[in-house]
This record gives sequence, structure tokens and C-alpha cells, in this order.
Amino acid sequence: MLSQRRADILNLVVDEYIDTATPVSSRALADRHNLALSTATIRNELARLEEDGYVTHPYTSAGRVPSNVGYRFYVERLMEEEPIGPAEQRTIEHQFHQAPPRYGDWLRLAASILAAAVGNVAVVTRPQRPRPALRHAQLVQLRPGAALLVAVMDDGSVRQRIAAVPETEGQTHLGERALRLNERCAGSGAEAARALARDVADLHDRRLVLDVADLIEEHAEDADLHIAGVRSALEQPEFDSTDRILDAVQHLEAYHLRGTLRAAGGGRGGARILIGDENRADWLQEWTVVISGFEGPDGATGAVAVLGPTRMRYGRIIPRVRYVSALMSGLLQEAEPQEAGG
Amino acid sequence: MLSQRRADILNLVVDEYIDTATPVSSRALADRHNLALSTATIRNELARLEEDGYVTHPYTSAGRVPSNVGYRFYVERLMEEEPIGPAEQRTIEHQFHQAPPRYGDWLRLAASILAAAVGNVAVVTRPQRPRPALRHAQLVQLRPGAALLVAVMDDGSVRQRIAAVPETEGQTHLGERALRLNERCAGSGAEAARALARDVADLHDRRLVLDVADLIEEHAEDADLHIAGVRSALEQPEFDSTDRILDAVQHLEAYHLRGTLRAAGGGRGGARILIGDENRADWLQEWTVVISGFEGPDGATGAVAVLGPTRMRYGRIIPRVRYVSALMSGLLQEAEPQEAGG
DNA sequence: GTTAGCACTCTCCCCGCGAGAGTGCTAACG
DNA sequence: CGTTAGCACTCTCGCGGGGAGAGTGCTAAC
Repeated sequence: MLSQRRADILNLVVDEYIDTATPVSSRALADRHNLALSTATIRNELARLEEDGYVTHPYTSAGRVPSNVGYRFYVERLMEEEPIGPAEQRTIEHQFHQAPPRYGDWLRLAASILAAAVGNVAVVTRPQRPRPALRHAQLVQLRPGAALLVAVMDDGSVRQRIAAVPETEGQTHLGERALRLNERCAGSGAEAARALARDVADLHDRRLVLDVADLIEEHAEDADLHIAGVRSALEQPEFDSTDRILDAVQHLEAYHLRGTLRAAGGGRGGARILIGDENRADWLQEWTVVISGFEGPDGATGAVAVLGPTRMRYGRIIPRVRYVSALMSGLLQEAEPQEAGG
Repeated sequence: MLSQRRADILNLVVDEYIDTATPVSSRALADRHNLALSTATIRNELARLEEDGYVTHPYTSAGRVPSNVGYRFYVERLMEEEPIGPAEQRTIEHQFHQAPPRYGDWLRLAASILAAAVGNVAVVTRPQRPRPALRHAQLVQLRPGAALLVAVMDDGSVRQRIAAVPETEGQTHLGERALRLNERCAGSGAEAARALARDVADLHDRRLVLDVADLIEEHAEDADLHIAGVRSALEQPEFDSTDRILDAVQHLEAYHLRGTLRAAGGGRGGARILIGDENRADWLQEWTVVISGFEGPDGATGAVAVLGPTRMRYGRIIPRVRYVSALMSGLLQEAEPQEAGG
């Protein structure tokens, strides 16, 4: 266990490094915070912190930089959360309430608001039930033999695939098939639909029922994921070389992020924090992910997340992720959002 | 009008510059292409080309760089299109046919294929009818007083908004409202729905009908736009500074691109090319957009586009945009794609 | 009209070096 | 024994010089 004094110093090192993005020297600590200690003593303590793995040296004679272990300790024991003042709270809620009518825009807005509040990448997923039931299916003819099968689920999510249909049938026939499909499958989950399929005589109809079953089981489309604040994140000094930026850009695409978020899991209510190598994905080894699940109607769940360099303002970001997450739960299923601030 | 010789030289300058990304010297032209001319003569001709605005000087004594006018002339009169060989054709079609069943993935795949073929940003939009009719509407309760209105159009596109509903009604009541909504509006376009609304007695029902009318008129969601190849484009030497990259990243978001493409228009069949300042958007002043519309079923239209620096391989890119566009038209509405190559 | 020759210009890259910041260590101090 | 002053040492970073190289425009001859 760290002595009180050493913990204090670690706290200051992390604070300072988060602020300045440059290795922290003993002098900086002595000057800016009134420790009643000389730089020499601080240097000794820093050396001990380094032995224990909380900080590192970029090169022989530079200041100290927190390690992942250091950040973890900071987040769990040292950090002071920066409360969300009434003014900020009002600003955020105001932005939410003057929201545009379009649902996609509304989710994007949520991401933008969060991104602006934390100065990093923010991601918001559409809330969906893990195993929804079919509400309505529809067939749109493409070319002979192929149609677009559109399935609307009872949580409002929509999934589409290209389905095989008889070569000879036009849109009117397909309409009839869709009608039968709805009569059969509406309200069914994936297993129910699959069981149902056995009793369907018509081969094509059966195939369509199975397609619907697949759709229900399918993970949501990545289109339902909204990203904001990429630029502000990439403006930070850790992205000095073009290579780093390009790597980040590549991985911050919606398509890739969905997997990342799923791996990070929800962390209902609170916020889950994955620092550096605590992330599984290779490209996230120098990133921190703060993620919080929120709830929509009928057990649907979504996630709000912030991604940034491990050197991020944890004390600011964590409560804001929690707050926006709770706000969204409130807006999506209750009358008024419950309080969540730090 | 340019003399034959000067046109030849311009052609070589553009080819060379596209290849090397460095200003083209008289020496390079004399060496690499067997013009029966001395460097001095070439220099004279280059000076004339510069007077006429086809090329520029980055600084007093460097080689020549094509201007927008030069590129425009090149594209219209000089360029030789690089034909799509049978092997490449097979590769592309093969990728398309072994496509994943999910429609969103299929569109993304199209973007990826094109991006890989041209080494630049490729964009594909979902084909939609300009004025679709409602196929099916549905209400999912969010909080008391608000529900998610999901409208599926007859071209398979889906639009969602948050609609006001009576505070006291639960999901079952909303189901009934949705039923009535479908009975009334199914098959209607925006005007028809709006006209219909006048005869609806129930205030909330009327409001919903109007919401549906709005949805039908609404521009498609930006989620229906797929982007690929950002990285390969940003790896090119024009993006040397981090600022340029970040600017590009910011503008290459789906949300912004939709407007850009709409402004660029379709150019059914062929391909429309906008070079540098021919683009309206500020950020595109050093970009070229090659765009081609394709057709889905029932008059639905989408667009395929490539974006890259004005120094792009026009001779390669233009025929490939046309080809992929034609291929998609074919896959979406006819049995087999018609030929489109150079 | 074409070409050789030449002076001139501008960029780019490398290198060296000094200033500065920060450490670790040692020895003295309370 | 913990704390502190002092000092030698190390490593980075920014700046300026300078030379090589590439390319042009111009002039004069063919």
C-alpha cells in the first residue's frame, strides 16, 4: 500500500500530467502545489513510485509520466470528480430538449453534447432489446429472384437483408408473401419463428420465415451508432504524427466501434472504465474507454461511451458520461431524468 | 486553342504529376517520354502553358503543377481511360456476388470495393425514391407523452422521429393508433397524407398523420450513406500536415457528406466530375468529386462517388466509378449488369 | 523556331551546438 | 533516519549555417 504522502504525490503527478501533457518534474510539483517538501525529497518519492510501477520515465532524465497502473489507482482512490454545476446541467438539458424531431438526429445530438462536454470522442448507440420480436416485415423487389426484406422489430429497430424469392414473381406476389409472413411471424422471437418454419409448406415462404429468424438474432446494424468529437480528440498532443492520426481514424469508424463497445460491455448505472492495456483491442492499448449503459423502454439497452487517450480528464469525464447516460434513460422511459451528478 | 504539341506536353505534365506528386521539370519530360525536343524548348512551351493558365509554379524555380483548368482540359480532351481488364472485372463482380446477406453490409461492401479499386474515398448512398409512399407505420412508446414513430416506405427506406402522444396512453393504445394510422395512410405520399389529415377528428391521430407526412417528405437519414477508403486517401502526400488531415476527417463524416453529394447531383449513366473550385463547398476547393447515379427498383436512385485530391488518377477512377455504378443498377433492378467499361 | 550554356534562385537536408530542464547521487544537517 | 542542498551528468529541443541539388529564365548561337 502507498503511504499517504506518496499517494498525494501520485495524485499531483497525474493531475499535472493530465493538464500539461508533458512529463512532470519534481520542481513543477514543488512550485505549483505547496507541498512542504524539497525537490530532492519529492525526487526520492518519485523514484519509489517508479519502483512500484505507478509512474515511468520516458528517458533517463525527464519528468515522470503516470503508467496504466498509476491511472487505475488514480481513478479508484485519488481522483476528485468535477461536479456538474447547475449552469452546465441546464445547458446540457436544454440542448437535449430543444432536440430535433428525427430520432437519428436526436442520438447524434446526444453524442455531440457529450463530446463537447468532455473534449473527446463520444459514442452513443441506439437502445435495442437483446432479443426483440418481429413487428412487421416487408418485401421490396429488387431484381428477379431477389428482394429486400425489411423487418421492423418491436423495439423500433430495423434490419434489412437481401432475400431470395421466386424468379417469376413481381411486387404484387411479394406483397402477398409479406402478408403471410406477417400473419405468421408478427410477435415472434427468433426461436419461435424457427419453430414455426417447420410447418410452412411453401418452400419460399419457409425460407423467408427463416430469414426473419436470422434477422431477429442478428446484431444491430452499425448504422445505429453515432460518433462525435473525433476532431477534438485527435487534436490532442498524443496524436502528433500523421500515422497515429490515420490509425485512429481507421479504427474510429462506426463499423469497428460497434465490436469494441460490445466487448467493453455496459456497466449499467455506473460507468465502466478501461484504461490502456485493460482494453482487449490492439489499437486501444493507449486509449481509455469510459462506458455506461442506459435503458430505453421495455428492457431495451443502449450505451454511451467516451474514448480518449489514457491521459484524459477522468474527474471531468466520468461523471459526465454517467450523467448523460442517466439523462437518456430518463428521456427514453420516464417522465423526468433522475439526478446523477457527482 | 492549344497547339497539338502544347497539348501533348500538358498531357505529359499532368500524367507525370499525378504519378509523382512533385512538380514536373522540363528535364523529367525530356527524359522519361521521348519527345524529340530539348529541355529548353519544353521550358518555352511550359511558359506558354503557364501564361494560358493550364499550369502553375509553386515557387520561382520549381517544376510545373497542373492548375484546375489544366486538369479540366486533361479530363475532357487528353486523358486516356485505363480500361478495366477482364481479371479486374471478375474480381469486382466476384466480390459483389459473394456479398453478405445484410443490406447495409452490401452497400458498405460496394463502397469498399470501389475504394480499393481507386485508392481514394468512396461513398455509396442507399437508393431511394424521391417521393416514396408510406408502407407501414409503427409506434413504440418511450416515456409518457412521447413515442417513437417508425415509418417504412415502399422503397424499403425507414424514417424515424419522436412523436407526441397522449400522456395517459400505454403501448396497447398506441398500437391501436398505429393501426388506424396504417389504415389511413398506407400507400399515400406526403401530399395525400396531408390532405387526409383534415378529415381526421381525433386531434392526436391527426397530429400523427401530419408527422407521417413530414417523414415522407424528409430527406433520407444520413445513416444510409456508406464511406470507405478514408485512410488510403489521407495517406497521399497532399495531406502532410495534421491540420489538413483533421480538416478532411471532419468533413468526411457521413453527416456532412450527404449534403455534398446532393449538391453534386447524380449525372445518371455517365459520371459527373467536379474539380477543385468547381465544387461549391469550401473544404472541397482542393478536392475532386467523381459521382455517378445508379438506379434501384421503381425509380429509386442512389449515387456512387469517389473523392480525392485534385491530383487523382482520373483515367483510372472515372471508368471505375461508372462501372460500379452500372453494376449496382444491374444488381438492384435487372438480371445482369450491362457493360460499362472504358 | 530550336538549342546549348550559364547565372541565378530556391528548397531541402544534414549537422552541430548551445541552452535548458531534470535527474541521481553524495554529503551534510536536524 | 528522514530531509535537504549542491553538483555532475544526461538527454531533448530548437536554431542557424551551409552545401548539394534541382530547375528555371535568359541570352546568344544555330
